[in-house]
Amino acid sequence: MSHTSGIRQAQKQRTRQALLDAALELLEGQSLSSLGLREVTRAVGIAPTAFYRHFRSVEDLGVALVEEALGSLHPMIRTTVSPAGEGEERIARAIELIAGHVDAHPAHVRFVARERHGGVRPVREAIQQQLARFTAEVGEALAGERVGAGQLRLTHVGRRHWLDGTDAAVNR
Amino acid sequence: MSHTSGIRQAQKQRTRQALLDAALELLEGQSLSSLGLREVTRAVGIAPTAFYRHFRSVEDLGVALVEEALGSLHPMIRTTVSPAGEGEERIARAIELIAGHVDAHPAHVRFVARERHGGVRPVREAIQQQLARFTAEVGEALAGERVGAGQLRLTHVGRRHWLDGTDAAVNR
DNA sequence: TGTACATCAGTGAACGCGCGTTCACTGATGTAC
DNA sequence: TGTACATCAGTGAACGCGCGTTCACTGATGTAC
Repeated sequence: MSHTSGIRQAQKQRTRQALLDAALELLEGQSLSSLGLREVTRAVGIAPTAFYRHFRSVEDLGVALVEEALGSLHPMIRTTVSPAGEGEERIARAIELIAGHVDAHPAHVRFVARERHGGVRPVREAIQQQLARFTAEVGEALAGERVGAGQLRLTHVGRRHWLDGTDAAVNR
Repeated sequence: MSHTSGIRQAQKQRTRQALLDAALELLEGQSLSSLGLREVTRAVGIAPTAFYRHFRSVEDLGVALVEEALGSLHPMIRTTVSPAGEGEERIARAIELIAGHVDAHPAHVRFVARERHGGVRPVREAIQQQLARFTAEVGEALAGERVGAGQLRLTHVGRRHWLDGTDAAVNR
């Protein structure tokens, strides 16, 4: 492990980020299954072969984009939904948090919404996994306390899911 | 122009429809820009070259799919929204009509929603054109009569658009 | 600090492959008499 | 109804091209002494 400069590491990190950024932009107008490796490297300005220094494949890059799109939400969700407060208000806070995320990162959200039912299995699975984590985390955070009058119940509230059009169920 | 049998025409029509159906199914998991001509003909069971007897390109097939997805709505809209009746109720009828269409043809709707902002220009433009026609038709149908207390006004009602997430404005 | 060796992000040639597209063809269907 | 010719949906070989991927390489950065 390096302890000092890391110029090389920093440059590598920058190139990797450039690949992710270029891919995300190219994905505004197409699905991951039609995104070419050469297309991405061309946009970044490196040789096609250099791609493999950062990702094993375009699918792998897709999985990294899923992490980039949804990964940061986990700690935010936990700190937002955990603190005490009236139940309804905590849910409102969580929804506001997600709405803010959607507004701040529209391209990422569009990518996830598209690829959630897209043709690339590893990416689909990565998204499923992230969403399952959210479900588990919110459930744990809310289940961590007893509500005065009774116990928590999983209730259908008729809200539309923020990623597609399917109905969602939330703890209330 | 043939007047009797038309066996040949009927068979051609069936093959064309098979291409459209196969394409639509393949498009459930990918965007049009990644759909291959050979992929479609393989699914139908004909030689790749036969594709050109029906469409000039995959883009052309995409435009045909747009027509298939939205074309039938025009006469339905006109007959639904035109008859007299209380304003609110006519709008409710129109919304119900569209909801029924969405339920009846989910794959077509998903295709249109996806390709509306997809990477294939002619398809994007075909969709835009269809939607513009809807706007014009509904506008004409409603403007065709004077409402008692005043005149029609284009008002924002905060509804979410049925195809994506953008706000829509309707006449009420 | 200087020197000698190790690491490794990025390169460029080369490959095999499936793609879209063309072309001359075949044989069932359609038409004229 | 036959017969002779026209049409045309579907075929299969062939093409040029860009793709993903491999490989040995280069030279800047990192490390040991």
